[in-house]
Amino acid sequence: MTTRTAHRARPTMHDVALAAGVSVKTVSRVVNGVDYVSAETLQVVNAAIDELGFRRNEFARQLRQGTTATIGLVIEDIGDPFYSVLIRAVEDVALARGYTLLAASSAESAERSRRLIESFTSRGVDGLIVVPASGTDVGLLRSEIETGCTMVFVDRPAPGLPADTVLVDNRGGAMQGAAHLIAHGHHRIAYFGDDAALFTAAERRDGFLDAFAAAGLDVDPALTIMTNPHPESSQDEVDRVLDAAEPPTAVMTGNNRWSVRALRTLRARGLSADMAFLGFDDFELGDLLTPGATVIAQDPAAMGRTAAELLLRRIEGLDDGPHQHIRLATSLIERGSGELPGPFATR
Amino acid sequence: MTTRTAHRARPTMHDVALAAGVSVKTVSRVVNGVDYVSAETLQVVNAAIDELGFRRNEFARQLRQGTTATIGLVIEDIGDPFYSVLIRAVEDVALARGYTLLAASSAESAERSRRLIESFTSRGVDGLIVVPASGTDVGLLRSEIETGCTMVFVDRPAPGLPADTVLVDNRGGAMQGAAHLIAHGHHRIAYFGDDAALFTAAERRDGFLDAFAAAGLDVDPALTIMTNPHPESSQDEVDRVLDAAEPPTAVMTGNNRWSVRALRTLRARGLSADMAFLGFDDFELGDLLTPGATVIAQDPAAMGRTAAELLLRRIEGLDDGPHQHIRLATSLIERGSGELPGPFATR
DNA sequence: GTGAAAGCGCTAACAC
DNA sequence: GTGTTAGCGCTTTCAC
Repeated sequence: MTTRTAHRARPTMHDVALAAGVSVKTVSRVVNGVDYVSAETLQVVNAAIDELGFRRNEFARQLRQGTTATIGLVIEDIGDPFYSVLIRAVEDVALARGYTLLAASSAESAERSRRLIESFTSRGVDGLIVVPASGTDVGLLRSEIETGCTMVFVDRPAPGLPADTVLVDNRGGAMQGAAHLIAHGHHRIAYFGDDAALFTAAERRDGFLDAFAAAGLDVDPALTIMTNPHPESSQDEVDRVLDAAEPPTAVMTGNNRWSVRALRTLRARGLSADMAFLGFDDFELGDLLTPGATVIAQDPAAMGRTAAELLLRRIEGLDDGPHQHIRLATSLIERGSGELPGPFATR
Repeated sequence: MTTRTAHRARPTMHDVALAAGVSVKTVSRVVNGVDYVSAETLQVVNAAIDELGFRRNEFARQLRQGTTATIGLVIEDIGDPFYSVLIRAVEDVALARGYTLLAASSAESAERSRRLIESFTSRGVDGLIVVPASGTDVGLLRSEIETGCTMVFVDRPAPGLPADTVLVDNRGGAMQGAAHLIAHGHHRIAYFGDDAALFTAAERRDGFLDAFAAAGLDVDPALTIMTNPHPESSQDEVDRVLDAAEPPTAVMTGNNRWSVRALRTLRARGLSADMAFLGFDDFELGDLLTPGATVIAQDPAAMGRTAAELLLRRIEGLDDGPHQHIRLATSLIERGSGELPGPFATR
């Protein structure tokens, strides 16, 4: 049997006023804690509020006041640990400053991204933190900025738009990583990165190339794969790289999803202890693998915090200086896999 | 130098109507795609909309219509992979059905949880999916349910409240896990779980005890720790358990944060290949450890999907049957660590 | 210290 | 096909 509760309608200020025998305005004063209200009235009104379970209707307030104290965040995938940590950092900053955060995943779909941005702006967000997807409609972003929605772009830039950006030193970090492998004697390094159309993927690959150039070495393009790590379809390509006539002695990856995939493949081939490995972006338990996974670590929490603080300062008018383009540093964490001599070293 | 864009105010339907030379109502018709509008008028209005960058004000619409097509989700920590996957599943269901999702972390704070729930309900969410924190105000939840906010509780129940719940078979899963270790010859098993005040933590510990009872074995309470895995402060306790006069031959954990902590400790002690390990809740890369981590896996995506579908069916009146209390099954994944004979086995 | 009236931007109801 | 009026629940303005 169902035990359906009788639903009384959500009470309004009008209901509270009626119950307390005062005017709507007085209830408003009590709810907002402004102006003076006699102790007695306060008591009566508060009793009525508790009694009825009154909760102020935010729409009505925001409609009238025109302010929402809300910011939006559009990232690629909440389920990705990199982004989930970033979100949590944004959330903490927002909540501490009294803002509500609306967060959603674009799922790498330009269409879904557009829907989310429209949904957020039509909900009157004061500002938006966006990880622009490759197909994101720049015109839409520009239009929203022009109609007063402050924006901060994270992880990837939105060229030409008047907004702050918070990026990672992808190129420098990747160069440092590749140089580390080269310094350990690796001249043939497989590189598995995401689709080169992605800003971060391209930057990291460039950093990889920089290291070879700096060392005066040639890169074998046959050892590089630039594609989305999700589909298992590219396993053929991975196998082809590892089975090359002159195979790589090390593997470097451009993001943590590729890292997981590459490590699984090495493991399946029994190469974990031989093939050197270095991944861009840290991942939990990287330290517990055998050997530990050497990585170029980003700091997603710092990215989120930085972006949120920048955005709120803009929104609150505390900062009206030129737009900032911040590059956060990466750090090399040596855990063993990147320090291996490779399968063909003389041991 | 700053390049501040001139901000024109966000245009309203009134502005569009003026620009197009029609009435506000006609603009409304075009925006909502209802009723017939002449092709010519449609053209003119749409042109004005694009020209001005008009975006319908959701507050006003929702205020008038009384419906929001929004649901809220209050979990503990977006940064926790278990929850982030759950969120993503809820998000996908919500978006597919045309709902906007508001998601936020309670950060295990009853106060923050209360703020979030009030914030969501005062934004008129049609329903709420909640992972109730230990200190969550049941009175508040009841009051919100009574005023028409449909709720579904996930991961932990909210006893006595008229709502659906989606839980995991914590006790059965933990019992299966412990029985698995016992079957591999372990009679002294350390158990590291979260604070027993947490519903899931208590259920899993009970399942652990069940397995011992079923096997006719005694449990040494000195080998059990029930506390939040976060603070490094309890490392003393962990060490004491592992250094007991008669030490455990296996370690079982009650959640993935304890798993990580326990595995780090075993690794630091050089025990990874000797001490059997079994964790409740799977984690990424568990398969890549040496040996692979044997776990009792939950399916957070299924939990999120199930909860979201239940909630939307209620909201849309497709289901007005009795409240359901769903228990999702767990699955034992053998990867090696749970099948070790333990450090004192004769080899 | 408290109340009455107007209006935020939109849509429901009903004219025309 | 299109326009007019009223009102959602709240805050602002101004009167008492």
